Parts: sequence; C-alpha cells; structure tokens
Amino acid sequence: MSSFSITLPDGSQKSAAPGERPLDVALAISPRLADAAIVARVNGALWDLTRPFDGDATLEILTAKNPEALEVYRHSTAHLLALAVLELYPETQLGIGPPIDTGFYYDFDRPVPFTPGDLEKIEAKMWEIQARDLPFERVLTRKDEGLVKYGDMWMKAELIQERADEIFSEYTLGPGFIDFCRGPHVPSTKKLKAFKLLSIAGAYWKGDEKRKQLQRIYGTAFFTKKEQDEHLARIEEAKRRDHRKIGAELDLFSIQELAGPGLVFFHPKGGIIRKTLEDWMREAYLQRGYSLVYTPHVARVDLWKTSGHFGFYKENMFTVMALDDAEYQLKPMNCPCHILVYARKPHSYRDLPQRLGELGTVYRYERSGTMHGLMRVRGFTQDDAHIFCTPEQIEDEIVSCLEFAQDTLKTFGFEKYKAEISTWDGGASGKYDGAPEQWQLAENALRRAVEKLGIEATVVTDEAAFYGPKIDMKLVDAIGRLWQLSTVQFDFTLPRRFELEYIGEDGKKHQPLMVHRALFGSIERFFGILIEHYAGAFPVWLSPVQVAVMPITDKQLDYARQVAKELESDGVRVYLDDRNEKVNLKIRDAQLQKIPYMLVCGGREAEQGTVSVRHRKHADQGVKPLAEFRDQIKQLIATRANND
RNA sequence: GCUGGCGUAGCUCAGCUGGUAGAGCAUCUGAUUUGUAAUCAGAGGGUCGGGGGUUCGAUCCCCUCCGCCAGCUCCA
Repeated sequence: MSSFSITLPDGSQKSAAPGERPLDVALAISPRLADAAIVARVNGALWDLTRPFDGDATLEILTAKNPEALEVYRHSTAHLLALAVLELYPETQLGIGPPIDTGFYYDFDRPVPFTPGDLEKIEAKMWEIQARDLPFERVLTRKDEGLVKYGDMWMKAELIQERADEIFSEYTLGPGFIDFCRGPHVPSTKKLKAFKLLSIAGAYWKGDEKRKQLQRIYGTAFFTKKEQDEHLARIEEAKRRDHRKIGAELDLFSIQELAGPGLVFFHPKGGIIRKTLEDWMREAYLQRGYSLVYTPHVARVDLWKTSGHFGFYKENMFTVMALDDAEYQLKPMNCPCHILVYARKPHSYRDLPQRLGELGTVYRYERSGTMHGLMRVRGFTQDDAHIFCTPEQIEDEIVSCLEFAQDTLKTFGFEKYKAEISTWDGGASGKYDGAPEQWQLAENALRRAVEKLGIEATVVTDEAAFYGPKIDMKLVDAIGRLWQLSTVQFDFTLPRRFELEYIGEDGKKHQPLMVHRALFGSIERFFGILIEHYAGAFPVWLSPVQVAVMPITDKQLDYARQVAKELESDGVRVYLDDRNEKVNLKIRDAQLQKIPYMLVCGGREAEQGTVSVRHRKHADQGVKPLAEFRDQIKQLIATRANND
C-alpha cells in the first residue's frame, strides 16, 4: 500500500506509511514537539496521538497552548479518577465523566456514599496509577456486542443504547478498565501532571431530578502544578471575598432564621449603600426620560391569571392568601402592575414611548436548597422598567437601554462585560409565543442596536424566553468571574393578554411593543456582586463610613469633633472614634472596616488646623490642612471616583 | 425539593470513648492619656439550633423538625 500524504498547518507535506500515527509525525518534526503534544487534529477533528492515519490528512499537533488540548487532558484525568475508584471500590457503577471549565467530574453510582476521607484515598490511588504510565487505548466495538458487554452496567448500557453508532469507540486504561467514550485522550497517564480532587456532591443522572441521584466527584487539572496552584489561589481569593462573610464582618446585612430564609435585612451600613444605589438609579431614570411609578406588593389572583403567571409561574409564587373579598398573591414580577398603569387610559402614538420604571419588590418561592446569600433570595427588589413603544421607535429604545446599561456598569467600576443575544428556534418547537414577524423585528432591533454601539455580542439560538428574544449583559468582576446582570427583553405575550393598544397616526388601534429591562438585575444581588468585586473596600462614594476621625488623646477631642462636624456639613459620612484607646487600635479597627480615610488628630494638628491623613490602601499620606482634605474628598464623592 | 456535611456565648473556635460547658475577640466597669494595624485588669454573658426518645444521667447515642454549607435541579 502506498503511503499517505500528511499536510501540516504551515502547508508543508510529509508522507506517512500506513500504521503511522500523529505521534510519529510529531516525533519526526522534533522530539520536543512529541513530548509537548497532548492530542492531534486530523482533518479538522480531534484524534488520539496514537491513532493511526487512515488516509491522506491535514494534521495539527495540539500542545498545552491550545484550549481544546486542556479539555482532552481533563477528560483523560476523569478516566484516571474512574479507574482509581474502580480499583478501590469495584462495586461502583460508572456514569459520565466530562471536562468542565475548571477541571472535570465523574458521576458514580455506589450504595455507600463517598466521604471526604475517601477523596484522599482516591487521589492517592490516582497518583499511584499515574506513575504506572498506563496507555489510553482506543478500541472499536460493535453496538450489539457492547450492549452485552456492558449489560450489568446500567448507565453505560443506557448511553450505548441511545448514543452509540453501529461501531463505537471505547477507551481502555490498563488491563482492567474500559469505558464507552468518544475520546480522544492523551497517550498515557504519565502526561497527567497536575490534578487534585476537590469535592463530592449529589447529581442527578442526566440532570433529571426524577432519575437516580449519583455521587459526583469534582476535581481540577492543569498542565502544570503552577497553573493549578494559581487556580486554587483564585478559589481561595473568591472565598476571601465571599459577600456573606464580608457582609457579616462589615455589618452590612443579615438573613435571620426567625424571619425565614431568603429574606434580607439591610443593616444601617448596608442600608446607606443601598440608598446610594437606589438614588443613583432613580436619578438616572428621570434623566433618561423614564417615569417613576410605585405599585403594590400584593394583588388579586385574577391579575396573575390574566398575566398568565398563575399558570406558568405558579411553582415560583408564594401561595394564595384568602381574604374576605378575594384571593391575593404576592407579586413575583412587576410587569403586570406596570401594564395596569399603562392601560389605565387610551394612548396616542404621540404619547409613546412610555417608559415606566420602578424599584419594584417581588417575592418568589425559591426551593429550599437554592438560596445563596444575597445572590438568590425569596424577596428582592428589581430596578425594573417597561417600555411601551411603536415598532418605529424600538431600535432607538434598545440602543438607549444598552447605553444606560453601559453607564451603570462603568459607574460601579466594571470595565469589562460580555453581551449575549438570545433568540428563538425559528418556531420549530412551538414552545415560543408570538408571531414570526414580531420575532424577526425584535431580533433585528437587538442586532442593529449592538452594532450601532460597537458592542460585541454572541448570538445564542433557542435560549430566548418563551415570550420574546433578549439581550443580556454579563459583567466581569475584579477576579475575572462572570455575572449575569443587565437584561433587555421583548415581551410579545403580555401586551396580547392585556389587550394593550395605542391609536396610531392612521386613527386605528395598534398593539404596542413592550420591552422589559433591568440593569442591576436585583438590588440585593447587585449589592452582593459589588461586595465581592471590591472585596468590601467600596469606593469612597459608596463607603458607608467615608472618614474615621481619631483623636490621639481626649485633649484633642474637641478639635476632632469640630473636624467631624465640618466634614458632616458637607455630607461626608464620618465616624468619630472617641474611644479611650490608642491610635493603633483605632487604625486597626478602621482598616478592618475598610474605611477609606482615617484622620489622626493629635496636638500638632489641633494647633495648626490640619489633619494627618491615612488611606486604607496607601497608608500614611502626611499632614494636610483640613480644608484641603475636605475639597479632595468632596471631589471624590461628587465624581463617584472608582480610584481614591 | 434531592445527596452529603454541619449547627457549642455577638464572632472565631476548644470540649478524650455519655457524668449538667471553656478560650480569644467583642460587650460592660475601672486604670492608663497614648502618634499610624491589638494597653492592662476585673465583670457579665450559653435551656450546647427546636422538640421527642434511650439512660440513674445526654452538648455527646437514636428519631424528627428548623437552619447553614457544597453540589444537583431551577434562576434576578
């Protein structure tokens, strides 16, 4: 048989005899490349380095530099985990073991749950196997044979039944392990140099809560120990910034058992921050042509029946309260209330757009295991607005919503974000409401708006809400995490259900377009994100206490009072630390409370009308006249500076 | 809701195989008058998450409820 022609990415060609593998080609190019190789790309698809060519091909050798290689590497580590578990606990049944963003997991079915101690044993076993340098080998099997072979492994058998082709691939790892798997994998366990098991958790088979719950072991894996250590350090950093921890340390908020889970109490210090957020948002509403409305927290069930929430959202609503005149329910969304405000009277096209905004508090029944600090709660306040407009106006409205969102992100110190347009499936499934023309119009408006603003947006098909397409802004925080925040979404359903209309230029009735938008998302969640973003060290304008004034002895108490009073008269939030304590302690406490500025007032300062300024981050800033400091801090507050 | 772990003073935690609880910080009182991350001393404070059971006796063992944590499912 003649040899195959292998084309490399640079266009050069090599010939390969039948039976030769990508690894051989890599070796021929350079031993170092062969050593660095993780996986190959052959004719555009990922291949094992040790899988022989079956014809002419294009070949790319992937190394640690390629993100796809990392996925393969982690997938192989998952197999290593499965083998370790089987060697230690042979009765275990295997589910699936894919790579994920930060590592991998493997799902197991085992009568006895794993314990944290088992995790250590399993990891030790993994290293032991790694040292054996076992090869990952691809084996082809016929489906009917496979079903017999995996007959006593219920999950694998189910997967083969559903997914396998007539001939499918399996991967062995040493003599005792074989797994139904598409692959590819690294050549051998020796390639796996940095991994660590992290946690055990329950997970439903195929993500279906009606199916059996399995035990999932999570792990992380990187090409080098260094990268892995950096990743583990990031996890530690995230823990350090946890808003629940900082919220307690800085006395910002609490959730109280007596009142119930998912219900947030803002303490004085959290309250002042919330007020600052709310004031900014309300002011922005008015500046941008929104009207402020206020609507009730409860309404008759009839309203929720008309809106449809009583049907499709019932699971998430607090149960019905029966009063003597009718049944009532807490509002889970503001939309129906804003619609009632719109629908109170006929509208001319001249009145449009109507932008009705509210900081609207809603209550949703979240299942007990799903609450998380401020991020997921049962009662929360949305910065919610609904825009009612004509088709001609829609594009401008979307553009200004997105500008508003950008301004919000920037104001609160988020430089980076990602945008995502979610569209429907073209009507294929029938699960989406609204006419195709409406979807078309809306999607075009979203696309043109992001284009106009030069925002890069990815489009995801079949991810829209059933009532309309949307665009979401996800922010990137100080340590690179992504948070879903602002959302701008169309709603084709509610205007129809409530029979909304306006009188057009032609004197006829038309249905207005309705856009729902929230920029903070929820004030509680946004507050939580802010806490983590700044790690509690809020910029001056948001800090609950902006300045701590600390007299050195009680001889300077009068002067310190005067300093505090002058700053307060400018609206600065001041804490006068008049405790009979040493400055060292006062500074320590102020630092721990992350108060931006500390003003030490001793005898010299009192005499000269100065203050000794200390910044929480830049430490001692030297002595300044009080007036100078006042101007400085007033400037920082007025400009909502993010750096101080 | 599910799986697993956990629940001891306001906070962080100790308490050997069951014999009715202890430290540091915080709080209060007193002393000290202090110069850029913890001055010293004394005092008060807990029905050991709630309820039930086993036992002569339960913070410890069992049951049940509540809550928290990590995931799953869902989601602003």
